[in-house]
Amino acid sequence: MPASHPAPERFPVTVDVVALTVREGELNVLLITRLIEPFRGKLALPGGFVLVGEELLEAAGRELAEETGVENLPGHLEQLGSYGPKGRDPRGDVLTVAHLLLAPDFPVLSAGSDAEQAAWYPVREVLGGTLELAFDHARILDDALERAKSKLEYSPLGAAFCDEEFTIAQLRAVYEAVWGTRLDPRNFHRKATGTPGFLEEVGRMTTGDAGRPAALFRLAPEARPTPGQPTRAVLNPPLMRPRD
Amino acid sequence: MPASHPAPERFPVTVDVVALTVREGELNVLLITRLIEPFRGKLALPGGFVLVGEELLEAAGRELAEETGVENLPGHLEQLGSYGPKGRDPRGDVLTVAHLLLAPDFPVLSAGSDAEQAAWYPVREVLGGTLELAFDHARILDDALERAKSKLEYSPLGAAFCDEEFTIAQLRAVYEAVWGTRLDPRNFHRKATGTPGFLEEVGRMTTGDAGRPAALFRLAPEARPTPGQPTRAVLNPPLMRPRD
DNA sequence: GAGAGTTATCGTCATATTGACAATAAAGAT
DNA sequence: ATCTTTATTGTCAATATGACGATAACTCTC
Repeated sequence: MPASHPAPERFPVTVDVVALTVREGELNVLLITRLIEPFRGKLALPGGFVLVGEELLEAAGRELAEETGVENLPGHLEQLGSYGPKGRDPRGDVLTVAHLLLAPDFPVLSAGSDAEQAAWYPVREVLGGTLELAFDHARILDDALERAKSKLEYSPLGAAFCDEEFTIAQLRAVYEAVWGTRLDPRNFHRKATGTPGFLEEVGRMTTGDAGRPAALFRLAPEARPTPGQPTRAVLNPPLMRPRD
Repeated sequence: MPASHPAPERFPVTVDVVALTVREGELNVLLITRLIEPFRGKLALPGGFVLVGEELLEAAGRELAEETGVENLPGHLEQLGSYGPKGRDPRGDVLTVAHLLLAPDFPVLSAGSDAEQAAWYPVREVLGGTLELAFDHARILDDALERAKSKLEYSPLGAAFCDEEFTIAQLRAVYEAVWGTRLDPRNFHRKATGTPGFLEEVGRMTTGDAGRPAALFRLAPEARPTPGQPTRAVLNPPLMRPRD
């Protein structure tokens, strides 16, 4: 801090959220359509200004709830990183703290026609250039995808994409979608069920689907994210590793 | 963003830096002694306000340079995470973006008597409670240590603690200091030299030390951090893993 | 300058983990 | 019943890891 105590600059601070889910085997991201300039009509990450008295995570959760109309958001929310403040918004310097939500597929309530409509979009279409994002949100999305990939490798957070109870095949579908690879079902099963402190067998089976019924699992207690605790992200050894 | 366009709140934004190095086999952190309230006389992480027109990394580098008197900082600087804005500074809400510097041991130039003097302190003494940190800097340090540990596991950044050219034993000392474990010199040598794309043999040897001369290595080109590129942090498989 | 002390480096071996893939189990569909 | 589909258990070779023995190549001491 300079000794002469200049009045510190103040910046508008926003939170943005990269909400990821897996739908029909494909990784999707939650985007809103902007109704105002700049980037009117373009797609953008949900987010908004941090209010006085709020923590960053709180603000991210609030914005997401507001823009999706969903009260109790499922999944795992964590901070991703901060961007700016220079040159990311034509209106002036804005610092944004990006967040990452890994969640099971939840329905987005349609907002009134004057609200910015949030919806799931396949990540593939954004990366492929079919969809364009406002501001520096494409870069933030890139970083989020990178983070998500490594989270699966070293933490039990792949399960954050699943419902409370899930089958090994559903969990495998998450890994395949996030990593964009195929995984051998037999080796995946061995590793997932063989990793101490990861999964817990519920005791019941799926019914009604095609093929042999599958056993249901949930996250083991010691692997569940404890709010307040820094997400002990590192499983040793890595849970699984993307092939190629 | 709310539809009614309320004037967005603005926050003072600071950058803090957790600068780590290894001195005499022990992990050290760079701290300054505060000359003004609050926490006058207490130790704190170097840092200061982000100026208009600055990027976060720039600001962190500038503050560090100012407070150490060192122009061209060695090592690797990256963003760690953001904290606040609520309740971390008695004077009011301040958002801080913490950074992490992994650097070889460099001498801190002594500043004038009116400046906040920066110096290296053993991390052990901070964790042990001998030294107390201002604000929420103890928590930030904790997060930084966690990050540093996992960086060594999955990236070539252990070499950021070393000079341009180094021996395997020097590199091993880094791992041992950061992880707080002993590593088998023979197995470490095998893994470090056997990991493709990590090290490059310089061709020369050390001289003058006790014992057999050691071969000098440098980071392989493909492992060197490329500014602009998101630090591809993940080596597959993990470079090495802490024991216990 | 011979031996002692030190550090670097290479090698060996038992064990654990991984990747590839065969075989069997248990359902629904025809 | 038989076929199709998905789940789960095994097997086996290749690879990586942890624990150590054995040398190599210096400096230091006397």
